[in-house]
Amino acid sequence: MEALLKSISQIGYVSDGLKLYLQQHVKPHSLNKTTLLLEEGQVSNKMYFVEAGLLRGYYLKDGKEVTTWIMAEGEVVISILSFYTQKPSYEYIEALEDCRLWTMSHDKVAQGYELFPEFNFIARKFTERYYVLSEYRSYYLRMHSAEERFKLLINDFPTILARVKQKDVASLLGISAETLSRILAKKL
Amino acid sequence: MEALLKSISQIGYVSDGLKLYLQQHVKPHSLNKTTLLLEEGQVSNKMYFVEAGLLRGYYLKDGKEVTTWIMAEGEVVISILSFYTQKPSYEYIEALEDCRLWTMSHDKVAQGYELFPEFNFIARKFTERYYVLSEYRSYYLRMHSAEERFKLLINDFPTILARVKQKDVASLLGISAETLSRILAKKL
DNA sequence: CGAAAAAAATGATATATATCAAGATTTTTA
DNA sequence: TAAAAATCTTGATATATATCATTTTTTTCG
Repeated sequence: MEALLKSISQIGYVSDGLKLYLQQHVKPHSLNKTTLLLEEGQVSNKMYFVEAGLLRGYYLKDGKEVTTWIMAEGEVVISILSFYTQKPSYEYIEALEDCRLWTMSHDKVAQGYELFPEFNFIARKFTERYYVLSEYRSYYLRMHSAEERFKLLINDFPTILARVKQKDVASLLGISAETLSRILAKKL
Repeated sequence: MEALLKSISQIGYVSDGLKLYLQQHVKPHSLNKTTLLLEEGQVSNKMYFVEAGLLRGYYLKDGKEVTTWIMAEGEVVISILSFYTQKPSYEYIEALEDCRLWTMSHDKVAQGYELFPEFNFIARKFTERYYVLSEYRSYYLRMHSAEERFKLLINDFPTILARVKQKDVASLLGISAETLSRILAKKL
């Protein structure tokens, strides 16, 4: 919980009231590798802070998994579309490693916004940060070749190949597993 | 200005102070078709509300324009990456029609957040809405064929082909102008 | 631990879409 | 309003990457 509070107070002022509110409503949540945190059709009604572990978001396209993000410790994880709209998700969220998470319900988050104006400041900053990240990813996916995208990913997350299956990395890059295998073969 | 204030107060509570602040710092800005509102290398330091007209955002890839969004009246326009990070943009923003805009500087927006806590509530909501929109676009771009993407676009924005050059629509869909021309030829 | 399952590598082939080219149409502008 | 520029159309061809198939390697789990 300390990691979360620290991460939050680096963004903006946290009143004692908000701190107490968070301590009351943020709950620990552990889950094992391969467990699904969210499935297609469910409404994502929880926000997660990753204290330890690794998660991925993916959709099914013609029965095949398409990974769209991978988040590690220190990050906040939600299903953007489902959490913000409170409509059923078409995204799955899966633990790629055993995870130690902190979670807060959508209701409690919303109530926090009403009770503590400064929580909106912090959430705005957070949302902007993730929005920027997401835009940057889209931009990169669109403007660069498979190989360049791979290089950027390795730069941003050097240990990804050690922690994530190659086929999921390929999917995240928007390419087939075979294509990534060939890119890697070339490097040697 | 009324359209903007109305749009804002539909999202959340606007105090008299905030209203006055907006009236003081939101300035009208007109620009003609083909004018650039932002160029690569510049820092995007203004937020725009579109009262009338149409704008597009694009990048240059190997000297060619890649359109990533098109926004019409009622929408808020910024260069996500440059505005939020206050770093030089690699995006261009161009008026596709004569436009009547309302604009507020990054500084005044930031000051507004400090002075009026409720402004954060509104901005958070706005950011979430655009983030969702952007995610949905990425999702659709990734999960569907060129033709399906075209159908969705026409559904969301039926008059787009009347208002936007076909090559820009093609670019927005992530396909070549020739491919869109062929999709259209099939429909008849 | 060892069998079964999953993932990765690698070669052959297929395919959606890009690129190139050249003429027809529309828009711009002097 | 006519000439020039830009856009759109249509056909031929090229290409990056997907898909399919097979073998090798790694991981899982009873």
